[in-house]
Amino acid sequence: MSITLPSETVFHSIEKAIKEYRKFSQKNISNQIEDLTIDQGMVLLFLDKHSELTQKEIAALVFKDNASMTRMINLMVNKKYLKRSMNTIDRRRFTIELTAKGKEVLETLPPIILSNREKSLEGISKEEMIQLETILKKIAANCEKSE
Amino acid sequence: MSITLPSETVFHSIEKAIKEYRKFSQKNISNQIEDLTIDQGMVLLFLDKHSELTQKEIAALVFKDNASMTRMINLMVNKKYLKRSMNTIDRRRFTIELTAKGKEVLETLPPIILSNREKSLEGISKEEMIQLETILKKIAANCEKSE
DNA sequence: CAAATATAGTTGATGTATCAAGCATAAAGG
DNA sequence: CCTTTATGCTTGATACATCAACTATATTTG
Repeated sequence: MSITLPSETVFHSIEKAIKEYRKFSQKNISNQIEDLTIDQGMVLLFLDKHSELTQKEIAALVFKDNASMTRMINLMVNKKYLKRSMNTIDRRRFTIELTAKGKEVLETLPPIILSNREKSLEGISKEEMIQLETILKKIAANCEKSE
Repeated sequence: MSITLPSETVFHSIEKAIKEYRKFSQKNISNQIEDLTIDQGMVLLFLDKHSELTQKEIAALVFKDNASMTRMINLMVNKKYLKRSMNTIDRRRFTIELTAKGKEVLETLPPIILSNREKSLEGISKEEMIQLETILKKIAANCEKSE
């Protein structure tokens, strides 16, 4: 049976785009911030805007599972970016807060991320962006619906 | 500094699309083939068409590093999908061949993959596909050039 | 040709991801 | 109420990824 090789499909291009973006982005973050991964940076951004998020919700936002998120947050607590405390209303949950160090990173990080996004999307029109979003969402929806 | 949350960006959509596709694809493969990952399947497809590929070249095609590829091929040799033998012309290299079992998988796998691609791209026009490819390649190129 | 450099691949250390099982708490249903 | 079920999170086992250091062979170059 003849089949187009994976490297010739759009899935290859999708994977390539996101991997290159991640590499590029990580490099620019590491240039200015010691010891912070993209994913950790994203967690900081989310918690800054939505302090009430559960670990599970954060996990979903950065495409990880609960176990990974537990370990990731432990790490970030050890590195003094986050503080974890018991939630008094629902004692199964934790309240996760940014520390001073975490807040400090949020001074430096956003400009870097904005610049990463800008540079990586250079030469792509508003209309193309909409098309891109639309098509990608169709693909995700197609894959999800058959579950 | 105010910044659009990562979950609202196109990068989130890219990541979501490829992750859903992978999950969907793996599920359909696992339904019919015991103990084969998408990546292993792709390696089989590549080797079938290009038997002369080096481990390094295969690694690049599936976005892995050399060390991962060494281990992945070891695994596939242990599972009897592949056979590794010394390359007589360049003795640093290996010649990697499909075994009978590997070839057998190639009877079953391509139709599954074709169906996965078709279903996940349902409702997306030829023109949209071209747009998608074009934009994704721009993003990858933008990220790569700053290296 | 010998020394320097490049290439293909492996290995060990370490980090991260994933799954299944488990614990504690909360919510729902008889 | 009290049992059952659901939820939030953690842990251990295991797999996989990544980096740097290494071996072996090939190629280049003075």
